Amino acid sequence: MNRKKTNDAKTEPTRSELEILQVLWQYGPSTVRFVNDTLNAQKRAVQYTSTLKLMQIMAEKQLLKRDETNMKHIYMAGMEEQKTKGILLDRFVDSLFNGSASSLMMQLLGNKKTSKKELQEIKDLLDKLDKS
Amino acid sequence: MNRKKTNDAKTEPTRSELEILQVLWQYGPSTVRFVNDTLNAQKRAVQYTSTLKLMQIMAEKQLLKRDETNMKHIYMAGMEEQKTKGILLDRFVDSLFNGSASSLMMQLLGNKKTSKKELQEIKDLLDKLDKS
DNA sequence: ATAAAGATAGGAAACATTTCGTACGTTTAC
DNA sequence: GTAAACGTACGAAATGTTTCCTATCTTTAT
Repeated sequence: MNRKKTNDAKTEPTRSELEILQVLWQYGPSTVRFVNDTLNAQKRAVQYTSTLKLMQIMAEKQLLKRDETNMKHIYMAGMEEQKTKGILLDRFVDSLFNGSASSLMMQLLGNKKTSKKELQEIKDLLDKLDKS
Repeated sequence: MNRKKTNDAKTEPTRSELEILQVLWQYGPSTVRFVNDTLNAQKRAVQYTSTLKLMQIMAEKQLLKRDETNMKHIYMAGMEEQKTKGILLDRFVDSLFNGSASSLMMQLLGNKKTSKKELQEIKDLLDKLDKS
């Protein structure tokens, strides 16, 4: 059968890949130049060709799509932001909280970083959900 | 100044390291044998020496502590479960939800995997928090 | 006492991820 | 038209993670 690696979409962006996805989610379809500049401004020093290479790899993995009609290729996220985040969140909850969302909440609420304002937002959210 | 890598605690367990931590959190201080058996039963096939090696590395990184007074070393988590999870959760929220806990909640609630029972638990939790 | 089973330690290989140098094509400004 | 700036492609090195082989020591059972 000779099972070997395919080019199928991988559901698991690495840490660096996630940085790139975030830029694309935030600003929409972009050139490598723009993504690289943004990373350098917002995150950390990285060479243009490094970002390029990563984005090429991500395109292969279908983590990104790209429009090659122009010389400056335009890249965009290959999957919906919500869907990707959902998958990552599931995985996170599974691996750290044994699949229990309420355990995660416990942890979140026991956390100083969660402000009263955030708490209120969460409650409002739950109320809204009740009514639907 | 010659800055080089130190043996200081790393705050970032890898995926495999997390599996081991989970076993230790669940069952308390354990031998490599026990951890390995548990991994094989609960997760996936892995050789004893692989688990051993990883746990040795984790001990170096202070992700684990160990009691060497007996020949069968006893390993335990180097940091509190809550603290470690808190750090990982923070990082996760920062990297995926721009630091917003309520955004994470939104995502969580829009997720089919979160059952009504879980939702109720979360509400109860919030109520309890209100009263304190 | 000896063999078998079970422990640790360490090195190296196998993978995965990240970074960047180099080659070379296209566009832009003069 | 030519040089400089800017773009892509690709290979390979650097780094990080995971796996397991082998050597060696200790304990256990006979």
